[in-house]
Amino acid sequence: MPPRRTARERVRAEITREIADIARDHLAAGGAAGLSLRAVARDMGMVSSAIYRYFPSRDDLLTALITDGYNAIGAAVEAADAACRRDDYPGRWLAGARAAREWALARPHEYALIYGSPVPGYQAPADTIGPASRTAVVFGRLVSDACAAGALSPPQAAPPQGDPIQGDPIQGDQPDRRPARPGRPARPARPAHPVPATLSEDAARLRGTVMPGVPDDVVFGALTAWAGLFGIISFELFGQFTNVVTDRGAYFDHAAGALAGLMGLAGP
Amino acid sequence: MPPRRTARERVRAEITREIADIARDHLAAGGAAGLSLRAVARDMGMVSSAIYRYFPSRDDLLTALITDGYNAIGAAVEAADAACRRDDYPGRWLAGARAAREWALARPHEYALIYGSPVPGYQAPADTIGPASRTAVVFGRLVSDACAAGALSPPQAAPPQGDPIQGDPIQGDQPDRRPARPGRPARPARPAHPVPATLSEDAARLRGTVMPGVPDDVVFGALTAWAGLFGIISFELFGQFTNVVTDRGAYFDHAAGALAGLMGLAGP
DNA sequence: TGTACATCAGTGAACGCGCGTTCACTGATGTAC
DNA sequence: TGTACATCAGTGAACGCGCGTTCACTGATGTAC
Repeated sequence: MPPRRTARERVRAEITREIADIARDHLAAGGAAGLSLRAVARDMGMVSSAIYRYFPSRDDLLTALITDGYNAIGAAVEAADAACRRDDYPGRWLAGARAAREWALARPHEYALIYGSPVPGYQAPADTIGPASRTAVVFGRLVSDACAAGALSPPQAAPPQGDPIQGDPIQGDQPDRRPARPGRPARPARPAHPVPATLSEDAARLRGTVMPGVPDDVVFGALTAWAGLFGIISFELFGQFTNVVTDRGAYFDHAAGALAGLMGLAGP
Repeated sequence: MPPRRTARERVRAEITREIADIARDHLAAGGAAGLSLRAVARDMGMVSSAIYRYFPSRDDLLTALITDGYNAIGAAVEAADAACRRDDYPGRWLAGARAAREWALARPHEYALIYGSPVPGYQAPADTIGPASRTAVVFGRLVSDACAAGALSPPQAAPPQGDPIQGDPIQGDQPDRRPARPGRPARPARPAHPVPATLSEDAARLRGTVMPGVPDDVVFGALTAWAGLFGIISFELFGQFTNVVTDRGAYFDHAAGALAGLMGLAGP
C-alpha cells in the first residue's frame, strides 16, 4: 500500500516549489550573491522566518536551485537527443548542443548559476554531482554509440612529430578500432592529435563511466568539444560576442559542427 | 617641458593603486558582488568616506578592476606571443593559450570577474571595450600572419552535403587562397565547414578589425578556437573538470592543439 | 465517531551586523604674487 | 623668500537601508485510541 500523502504534505511540497520559483526569479535581479531569503519571503507574502520551515538556510535554498538547474538543462538535452534517430550521430550532437544553448538563452541567470563563476563562500554539497553530469552523460553516450557503430571518421595519419619533449604516447588499454561501416560515403579523416601518456588514466576512467569503448583521442576530442560548446554559450551569454557575432544562431550551429569534428563526428 | 608631477599627484596615484590592489584581494573572499568600499577602506586604515576621494562610487572601482584585469591578461598573452619566433604559428598559439591559462590560474577571481558571470546590476562602460579585446587581437594577428605566409593547412574537399536547408554559402569578399609555402612537409587538410551566408558580414567586419586577409571559414574557426580555449579554462577553474581531468596541464596543451586544427593551424 | 494529544506552519519581535553615500569640518599641501 | 589664498585628503557623524538567523508564541491540521 502506497503511503497516502496527506493534504499537509501536498501543500508543503507545493510551497517549497513556489519558494524555489520565486528565488529563481530573484536570481535574475541580483545574481546568486544577492539572493535574499527575506526578499523571497516578502514575495511569498510570508514573514521572513517562515522560510526556515522549508529551507534550513540560505545555502540550502541555493543548493536546491543549483540541483534544479542541472536537472533542467540535463532533461532538455536528454529530450532533444531522444527525439533523434538513434543512428544519426551528428544530428544527435547538434540537437543536444542546440538544446543546451536554448535552455541557457531562456534562463541566463540559472545558466550563470551553474556554469558561471562559483558563488563566493558557497561550497556545493555532494548531491549536486549527479545532476551536474546529466548533460555530459548524454553526449558521452552519443559518442559511445557512434564509436560502437563504426560511424566515427578514421584517424588521419599522424603529422610529423617535430617536438622531442612529447613523444609517442603509450595507449595501453585502447579498444580496437573498427573500420567505418561499409556502404557509407567516404568520410574525411578526423585530425590526429596524439594523447600524452599521463592522460591515459583519465581516459580509462571516462571510458568506465561515460564513454565506454571509445579510444583515447576521441575521449579527449569529445571533452574538448563539450567544453568548447559551453565556452561558446558562455561567451554569447556573458557578452564576449558583442560586436563580434551578429547571427548567433547560425554561428552556433556552424561552431557545433566544427567541434563535432574534434571527435570524428562529421557531416550529416 | 613635461609637467612636473607634484608630490601630491604621486601620492594620489600610489594610493589609488593601493586601493585597487586591496580590492582585488577582496574579490577572492567575496566575489564582485561582495566587494565593499567600507571593507576596503578598513584595510587601507582609512575611514570609509575617504575612498570617495579616489573612486566616486563602488561601480567605478569595479570598472577599474575589470579594465586592469583585461589589460593584465592581454599583456601576458602579448608577452608570450612576442617571445616566439614570428613564423612559428602553432608555437605562438600554444604560448598565448598557455599564458591565458596561467594568468587565470594565478588570479582565478580576477578571471571570474572578466570571463565569468556578469556582475548583477553592473553595466560595463565603453572604456572597457578596448582592453577587453586585447587578448583576442593577439590571436587574430597570429592567424592573419599564418594566413599571409601560406602556413595554414589547405581546406579539405567539402563533405557530401545532405542537408537541404543549409546550401552552399556565398563567400563574396574572400581573399585569394595562397598555396602552402614550398619546401614544408605536406600538412593534413583542415576540415571543411562551409560558412552560412548570413555570417559573411560578421566575417568581413572581423577581417577589417582583427584578422585581415583571412578567409571566412578560418575566421570562424579561429573564433571557435578562441571561445573553446576560454571554455576549457573556465571549466577547469569553475570546477567542471573535478573527477574528470587529473593532469590538467597536459590536457590543456592537447586541447589547444586540437582547437588549433579548427583554423588550419596544425603540427609543430 | 469523538476526544486528547502531538506535530507542524506561520507570526512578530529581536539580535547584531554590514552596506553605500552625503556632509560639514579640519589641517596639510601647493600656487600666485 | 615670504605671505595670502585655493585646493585637496582625510575625519567622524549621520541617514536609511537590508541582511540571516533565533526564539517564544498561536492556532490549525493530523494521529492514536
